[in-house]
Amino acid sequence: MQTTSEIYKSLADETRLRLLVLLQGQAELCVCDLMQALDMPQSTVSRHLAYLKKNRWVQDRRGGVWMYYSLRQGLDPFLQAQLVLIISRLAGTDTCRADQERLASYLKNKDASACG
Amino acid sequence: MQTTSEIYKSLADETRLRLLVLLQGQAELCVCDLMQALDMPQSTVSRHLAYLKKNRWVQDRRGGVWMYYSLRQGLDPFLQAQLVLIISRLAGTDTCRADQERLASYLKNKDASACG
DNA sequence: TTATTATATCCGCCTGTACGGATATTACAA
DNA sequence: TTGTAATATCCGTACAGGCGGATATAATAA
Repeated sequence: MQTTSEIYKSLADETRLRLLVLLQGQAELCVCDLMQALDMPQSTVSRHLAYLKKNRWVQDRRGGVWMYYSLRQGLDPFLQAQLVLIISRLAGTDTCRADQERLASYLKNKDASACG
Repeated sequence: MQTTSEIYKSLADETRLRLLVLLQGQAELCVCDLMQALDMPQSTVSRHLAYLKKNRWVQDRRGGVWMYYSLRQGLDPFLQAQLVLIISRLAGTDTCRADQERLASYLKNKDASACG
């Protein structure tokens, strides 16, 4: 059981907020997708995903070599309410728009090379 | 203009959450009231109040020697939404209940000695 | 097996911030 | 003025957690 301040700590980092916004728009994404979208090193992205998982924001699923992350099914109501607020506040932001664009262009190439 | 992660940082501390819950129930409280309610040293309480003020959660008003703190008028909609979630999640908590009781008993004595 | 790819974790470094006693500031009363 | 009470700020200490390169682990292909 997480305390309220722990939940808020899990949101008190811009990178994690960007990850949540990215995951909200897609069914599943693997770490390499998210690295490209955020333009950040693998260890940084992986660490933040582990943090989000520990705080019950996301779930993961192994698919071969890839780890697919997605928003957790049956999100705690408090977390769900936070997510709504985050999306409505950040989704239109320059930063998040840029994230989405990098993601989209990466996914396009990935599909083209039959790698997903 | 505060970033979203800055707002979440301002909530990522149990003491500050307790302060918000206390202030929500009362029109105005001074630092010594809040010290008693939280049972914490003056410097700690004052520092957290300054943090909350910097992040636009509270306003203060000098009344003689006392500084009266209250929730800010015209709270930013995002902060207002957070406050609603915080109250509904914490107001019934053992910790917050105890805070309220310490506050109530302190205010009673204070009134009795005609000090407020 | 061995090599390769994707990911997780380790590590040292560094910044932010919590703590609370001590001190400075402010307002008022004598 | 001087003293006192309320509050803000300073200060040294401690710790959480961010960073990202390096390394370990896991799965697959050769």
